[in-house]
Amino acid sequence: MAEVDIVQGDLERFFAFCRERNLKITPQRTAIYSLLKGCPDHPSADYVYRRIRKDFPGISFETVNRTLLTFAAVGLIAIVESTTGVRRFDPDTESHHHIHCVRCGRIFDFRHEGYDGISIPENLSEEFTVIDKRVVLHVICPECRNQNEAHESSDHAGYRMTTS
Amino acid sequence: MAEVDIVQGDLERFFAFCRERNLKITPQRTAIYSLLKGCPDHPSADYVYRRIRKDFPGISFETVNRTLLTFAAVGLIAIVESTTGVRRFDPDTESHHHIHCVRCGRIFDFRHEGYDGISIPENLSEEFTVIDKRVVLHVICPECRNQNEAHESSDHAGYRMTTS
DNA sequence: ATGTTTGCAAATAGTTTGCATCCAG
DNA sequence: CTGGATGCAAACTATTTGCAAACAT
Repeated sequence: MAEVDIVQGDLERFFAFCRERNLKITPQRTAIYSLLKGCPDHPSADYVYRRIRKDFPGISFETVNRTLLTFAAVGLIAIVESTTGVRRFDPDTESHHHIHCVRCGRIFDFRHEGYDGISIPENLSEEFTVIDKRVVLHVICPECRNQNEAHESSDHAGYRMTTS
Repeated sequence: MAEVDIVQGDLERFFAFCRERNLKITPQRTAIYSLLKGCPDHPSADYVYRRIRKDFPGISFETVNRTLLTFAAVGLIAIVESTTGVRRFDPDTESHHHIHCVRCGRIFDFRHEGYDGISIPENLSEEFTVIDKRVVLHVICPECRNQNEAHESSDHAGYRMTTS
């Protein structure tokens, strides 16, 4: 019976966010936020759902997924880049850096001298086998900033949110 | 009729890779590699498929997808992180850095003073609206290095390859 | 010749939507 | 009360697999 073990300040931040954005504070939302706060590994919607059912059997996957997207849309949580799911492929295996458009999903390469010198902290390179390293910038690209339409070459872009 | 406009050296690298890894050189594989080499935005399998059909109507999606995974498995191309598809959520909206295990898909946070000072190149911050920046390390985590089994808390981890 | 690759069909996996009901404010 | 949130069912989108035929070597 994993208890809600997040600190009080986190819950208050959650309540404040909800009030501010006119999101109703429901048991489901509270449970989802609390669970996520206690997860170190940036889980997927599916994983949150499977975990949360243990303490909250009635919840539906749709609620979990919509809630996470809503939270992300108001900035309460972030959506982070991952390498599973819809994969993207890069023919350039040399080291370089990436710009992600969070709206259309396209990823652009860039090179920048200032970033090439970054070295991996020693304690990390002992624990993990490091394959690659890069700087990732999350942006809104010019096309997406101008048009509110996704760019032609994007594939089924970003996420929709529940709130308007 | 988009021509195969990749440079000769790229094709030779491709042939060499195939020979080295005992991958047969087929028209499909050549076309897929050539297309990818000419794509600046790290397309998804679906996008590669839709594009390549224009010049190679007979090809199937399955071949495209398997081929890309095979290429990635032998290191000819890379799978890069993205924010679409199976999304991962992060309750920590403060700036920090990420470690991706490319095998189990889990993502860990880390903080490192040396990375916090990185600044965004001026020409980029003019063109793009930068929302976030971080260093991303691609690794094999200790659990995955030891066990050849995916870790319990991973959700449907990495990709399978065609070759053994 | 022969073992790999391909394409089909179908299964599996993950996400989103419409709508009626429910509940927080 | 009332509008936003939830849960269900079903649609949708994306990925993977088994297998027989086709092909590269």
